[in-house]
Amino acid sequence: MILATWNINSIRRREGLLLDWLGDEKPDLVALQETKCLDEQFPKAGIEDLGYSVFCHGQKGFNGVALLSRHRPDEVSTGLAAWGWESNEARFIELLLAIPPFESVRIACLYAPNGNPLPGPKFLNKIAFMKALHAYTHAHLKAGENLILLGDFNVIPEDIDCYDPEAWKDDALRHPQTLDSFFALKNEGLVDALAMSGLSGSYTFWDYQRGAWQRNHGIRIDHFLLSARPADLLRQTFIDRSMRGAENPSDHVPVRARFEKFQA
DNA sequence: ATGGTCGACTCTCGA
Repeated sequence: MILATWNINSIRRREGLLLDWLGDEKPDLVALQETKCLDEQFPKAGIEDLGYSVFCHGQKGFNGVALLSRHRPDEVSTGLAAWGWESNEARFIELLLAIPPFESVRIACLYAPNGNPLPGPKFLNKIAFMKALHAYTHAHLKAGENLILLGDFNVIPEDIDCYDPEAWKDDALRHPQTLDSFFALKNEGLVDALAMSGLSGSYTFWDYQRGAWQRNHGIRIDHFLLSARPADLLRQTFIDRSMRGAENPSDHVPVRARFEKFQA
């Protein structure tokens, strides 16, 4: 089983790149963020032709998340309103899969608010989103579920996860309250799969500005958080840096994880 | 000393 997450920065602008990548890598499930379109504008046909079911939750122009799955889910739902984050922003979609050895595994795709500028309503929205994600995680883990959180958390977990910690120290992605919310979530019992695989300090995002890619001025903000049983089956993680060098790239690259004994 | 980029949409904001 191969799972992936990719902040694609407009699905319509990046459709060709996504289709080529899906054809090459054939992941079982992909979590996409910043699709930036209404559901009726989402280019589903080419993705479906490659064998995926497409579940999208978008809005006009901004945000937007989607899950692409080769396996038919039992349930799909959107938003975190039930967990205290009431918002019109399209930032959360999840599904349940029944794939051995799991009777059920819950896989969520999230796009956390950036939170800048700080302080202000955007930062409060970021913290409120993280609190709701924490409540959601707490409840599902307490119920004994298998849980995988995929997405753009807009959190730089450690100093090593950014090129210049000094430049980021007052940013919402490194603010102490942001870090508290991320580690409180993780300490519910989730494993940071990239960190566990020795990929702390490997970046997943490089800004379009200031030659950030050419200078390798990146940050690690796209994460895989796994509950205990999926973490036991994790075999390999990979940050596909080559995609940042593609023609018309997203500013984020895809992150993949391979699991063993986790087959439909 | 400092500018440099994209994407969606409108004449500007969000990242």
